Amino acid sequence: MGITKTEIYSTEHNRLGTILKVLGHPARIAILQYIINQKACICNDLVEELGLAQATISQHLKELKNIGIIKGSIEGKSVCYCIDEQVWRQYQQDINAFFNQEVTVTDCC
Amino acid sequence: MGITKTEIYSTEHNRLGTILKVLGHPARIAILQYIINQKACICNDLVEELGLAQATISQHLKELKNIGIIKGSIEGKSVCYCIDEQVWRQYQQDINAFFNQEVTVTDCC
DNA sequence: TTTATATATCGCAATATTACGATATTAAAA
DNA sequence: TTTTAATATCGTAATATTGCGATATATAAA
Repeated sequence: MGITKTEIYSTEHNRLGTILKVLGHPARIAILQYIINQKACICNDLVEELGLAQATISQHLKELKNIGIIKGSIEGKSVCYCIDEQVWRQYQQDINAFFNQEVTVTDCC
Repeated sequence: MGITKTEIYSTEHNRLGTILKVLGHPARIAILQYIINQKACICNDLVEELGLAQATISQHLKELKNIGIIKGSIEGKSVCYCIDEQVWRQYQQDINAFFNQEVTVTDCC
């Protein structure tokens, strides 16, 4: 099959699943970290910074844009990417809500 | 290709990527949430709870076990799964360390 | 011992992802 | 206007993931 049966899960679980899936790749983590470190926006520095082809970087950026966590604005002939702080904080909350749950275990294990 | 070039990323980014990738599927989020809700361990209730085939649930459980976030212990003819609290807290920290970074944006955007 | 139940694993089909070269597209620079 | 540089998109190959039926395995129950 290869296709996720999204219709059987709650909206919240699908949402969280999608976000974490996009974040679940070292290139995209590295891209986000680089954008955060540079504070300002960047563009094709990423191609040199990570060792991936330009097409590949562009594709990863597209996925990050799809979930809204970054946004790009045209800056001459290059594009300036940066974190969307509002979306970032929203996802931060969503992920914290899941991970900061009280987890207790009874009997076995 | 279809294969991630792990050798070009830092250990930390690979680690975080792997964890988030496993968590990045609604079935696995739902499984974790169910295990947390039931506090104690569960087994094949999941097959009825979610609407997936037994083989599919078993496979998702295996991936969760692979990253150590759950552990199972044999309980008669069934298996009792529960959160590994220590690993959970470790991942909680790792994810928080990434997400609770101060994110600021300069100029453009 | 035979049967039933719970899980794991295998093998497979359908689809998704990763990566990249080649090729647009767009805007600055010459 | 031509050239150059930065991105995006297309097409494609290699590989991974999702899901499931069939089957193995192991233990309790009859």
